[in-house]
Amino acid sequence: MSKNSISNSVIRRLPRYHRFLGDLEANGYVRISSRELAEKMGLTASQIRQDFNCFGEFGQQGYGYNVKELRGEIGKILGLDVSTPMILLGAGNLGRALAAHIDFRNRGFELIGIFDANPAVVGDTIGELSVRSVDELEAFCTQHRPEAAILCIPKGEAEKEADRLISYGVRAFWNFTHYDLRISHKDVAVENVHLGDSLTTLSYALSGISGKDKEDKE
Amino acid sequence: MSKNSISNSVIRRLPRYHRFLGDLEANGYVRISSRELAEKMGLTASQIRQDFNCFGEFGQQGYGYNVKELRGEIGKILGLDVSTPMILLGAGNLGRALAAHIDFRNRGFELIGIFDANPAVVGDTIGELSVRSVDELEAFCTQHRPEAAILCIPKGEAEKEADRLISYGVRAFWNFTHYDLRISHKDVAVENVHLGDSLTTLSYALSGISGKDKEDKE
DNA sequence: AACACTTTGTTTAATTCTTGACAAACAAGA
DNA sequence: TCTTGTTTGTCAAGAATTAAACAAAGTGTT
Repeated sequence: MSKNSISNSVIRRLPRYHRFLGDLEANGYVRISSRELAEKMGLTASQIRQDFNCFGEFGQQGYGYNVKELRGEIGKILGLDVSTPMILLGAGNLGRALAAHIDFRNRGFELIGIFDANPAVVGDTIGELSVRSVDELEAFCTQHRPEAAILCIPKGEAEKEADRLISYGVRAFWNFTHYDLRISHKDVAVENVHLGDSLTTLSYALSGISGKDKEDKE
Repeated sequence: MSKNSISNSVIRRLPRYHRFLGDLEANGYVRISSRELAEKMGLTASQIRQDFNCFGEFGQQGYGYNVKELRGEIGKILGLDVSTPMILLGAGNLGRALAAHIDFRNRGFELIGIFDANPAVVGDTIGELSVRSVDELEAFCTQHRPEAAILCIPKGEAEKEADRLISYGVRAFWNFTHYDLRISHKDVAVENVHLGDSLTTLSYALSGISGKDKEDKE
């Protein structure tokens, strides 16, 4: 009941709130008002109050919100108070970048294994992990029980590998494949990331900039 | 007038339509109905018809939509019929991965230069480009006039470098910095990508999966 | 302690987005 | 050519989202 009542639009904003509050905390902020936060984030104060109200009353009239407490609360909603073991499939450019670049710990995950099908990269060290062969995947999953996986593999293998991982007990996919993963299982979470779509959005925004297009008379 | 009338929600869906139509075309589809496309994309047929109608009547009753024609039209809306010169700042893990992984041509851009502040990586070859020193940035921009830039640099430098690039004529930023770039210039487009937020969203989704949480009685 | 000021939580209103419904238009086969 | 079936474009109803408004509660200063 607690979670189901929070609308999707609110959920989509929560990671950003969490991030901003983290920055504020790092900068020594102890309290913040909805008005000031709205200013910083480019939202309305009304929306912020309404959002935070979805999961309890954390503010205090005349004072505002306690940054640390509020951040912790949002973190709990987002499930960041647990650490889910995660593996990476595909140690190509993108896989390596994610393994090195992402702060898994602060996002509720821990990267415990990296796998690749290419024998040439098996054995490479990335961060503190060395790349294993996909042949070891089943044995590894049986032993270490990862619950989440990052997919940085070719488009054509996404569905097959996802199904395999599900059979090994994986429940969440962070999918960077050029393919929209849609799992029939309703107990499996998927986050499809399409960097190409993001760049396309930038193209649209750029094309609308004044002076860019000839037919921008209207 | 043409563009301003398209709502934001529709725009956000356009890149995905474009991608799906590309896949369909590659698979030999010549025509498709809103009903069938809705099925494939997990949307309602009504929404698809309404979306496509925002920018003209491309369908035909009793027939559906011509895949190639529709895709081309959406591409035009998205500005994919031009090729905007783009540079990359930061040749670390993530920068390299993007340079290698993204199909710039089909997203309306062309990557023409890569820059890094670290002398150790200057001279490295990535794809067909070699990494240049940031010292050459101004001269390069004066000569080649890039209009867009990817930022894969440390958080603290994002704002400063963005301002510098704007003064060199850059009008669009694809920002992977852990920082929400907000440009006062209204003639500058920004697409902030926060992979960490995306992973956080997955954490939330996973935490809501049945059997995962103890307190999921309700 | 009293007063002026700030800020929340909540209600209500406005706006935006999505879905359902259906007539008009076309396709395809007899 | 006529008839049946399909599918669009569009309108209108229904949801969902966002913004505005305000009383109640607390702060901080004198």
